[in-house]
Amino acid sequence: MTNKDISIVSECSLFSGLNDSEIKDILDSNRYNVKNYHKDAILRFQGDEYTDLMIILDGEINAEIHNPDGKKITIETLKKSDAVATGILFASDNTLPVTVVAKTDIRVLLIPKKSIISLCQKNEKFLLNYLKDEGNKIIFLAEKIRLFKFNSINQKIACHLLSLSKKQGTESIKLPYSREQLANLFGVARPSLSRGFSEFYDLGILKSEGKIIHILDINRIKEIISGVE
Amino acid sequence: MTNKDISIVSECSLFSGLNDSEIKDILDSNRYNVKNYHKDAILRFQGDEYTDLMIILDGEINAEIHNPDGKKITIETLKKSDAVATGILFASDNTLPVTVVAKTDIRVLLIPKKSIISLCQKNEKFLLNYLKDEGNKIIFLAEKIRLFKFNSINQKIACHLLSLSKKQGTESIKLPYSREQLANLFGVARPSLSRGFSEFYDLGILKSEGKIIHILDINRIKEIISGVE
DNA sequence: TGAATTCAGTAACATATGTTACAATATGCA
DNA sequence: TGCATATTGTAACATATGTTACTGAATTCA
Repeated sequence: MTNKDISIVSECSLFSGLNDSEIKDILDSNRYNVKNYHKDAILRFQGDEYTDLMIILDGEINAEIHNPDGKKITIETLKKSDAVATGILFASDNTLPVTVVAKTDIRVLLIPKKSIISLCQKNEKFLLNYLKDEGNKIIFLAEKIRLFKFNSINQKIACHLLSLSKKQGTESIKLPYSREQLANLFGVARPSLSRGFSEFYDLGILKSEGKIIHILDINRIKEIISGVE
Repeated sequence: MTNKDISIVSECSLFSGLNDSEIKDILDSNRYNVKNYHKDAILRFQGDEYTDLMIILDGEINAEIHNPDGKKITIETLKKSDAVATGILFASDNTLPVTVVAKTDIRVLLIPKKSIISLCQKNEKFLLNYLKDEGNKIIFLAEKIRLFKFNSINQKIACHLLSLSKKQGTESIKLPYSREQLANLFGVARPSLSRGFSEFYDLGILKSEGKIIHILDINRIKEIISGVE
């Protein structure tokens, strides 16, 4: 494993607090594997057994829920240095509830469950990181449920843009994905999402310029999120 | 802590594989607390910090997501010997994503986070149990999302009755809660749920007898679940 | 037992979102 | 550059679910 890769792994939240040489030791003393996949490859199907922890060395993946008639919702996007499905590794039924798809060409590190267990036992920091990661995922999913059940499409748009605006530090937001991908992220139909955006344009709340969305009336955005008619 | 309570705790999945005397030692060597609440008491609000692991010694609680205008969905019901919100204890933001409500009079055991951490380090079985519990919760929530987004009300009914039927080992199912509670569990409006049941009665698929629901045509139930029109 | 309260079914109606299909752009590739 | 493809917006329509309000049945409790 190259130093470059070690430094990618060291950015993974599971290894936070560990320095590069500790990580090198850990990896050297355990079996691991590196694999490559092309864009759009399906790494794992929903229902597949999950036996090796996957850490992304390069590229991006989506965790998606598919239903038989071709609809899908994107649960989350993971990128370089993220660990995939930490929770499933230890569940009673270690079968993936999501399909894992390569959004770009990717390279992943695979570490067998056994090694992860011994790592948890030997290294207190790792253990706490692992528990934290699972806890975060639970909160993330609970929030997702709240968003899905209690927010209208327009509220989802408002909510999402506001958070992107904060993250990017500007009210002219660069959308990092297509409207179709956004629709999947919201779990709604694309034309329905488009309709929502159009309503905002008509009301003078948003202005579209390709992948750039300008927030013209951020107060109205905040009102919409909190349910003001 | 009485022997009775020890044996309740020993039924908790976190302690599986540990015998009563080990559990007694663990509890004796750590600080803990027992608290009582009346039916309908709110034990914790969504947004409250979660600092002590809660284990139910007696009674039942609901974990619910509330929205500002009084709607709610019940995420899960926990009963005697269940641990509450294991994941949140270790999340970066240890703030509850759900409101915890007493369904009946209850008695709970509270164990500080610190003790849980040291327990995870000292006892491998406990650690694996803990990781397993969090993993299970993640799968549970992912399934919940699938159910919410991809299943119609009638599919939810069919799906739920089929699983109750399997659990109870009969096609005459005793519904353990009111229709209103079921509607909250499904995250739908009560009259919409009623409409769904009525359609099944009209089609001769179900028959209602108070809290007992008879499945008259289990094949049709299975078809509906798998999306046959 | 009877009154009060909760629960469940129903109907008419409102509304949000999905569906389909098409046209207009934008994008990428030869 | 220009063609092919993917992306986006739009409109008309279908549909599932929510809302409200009412009734009758069941349950609780005094």
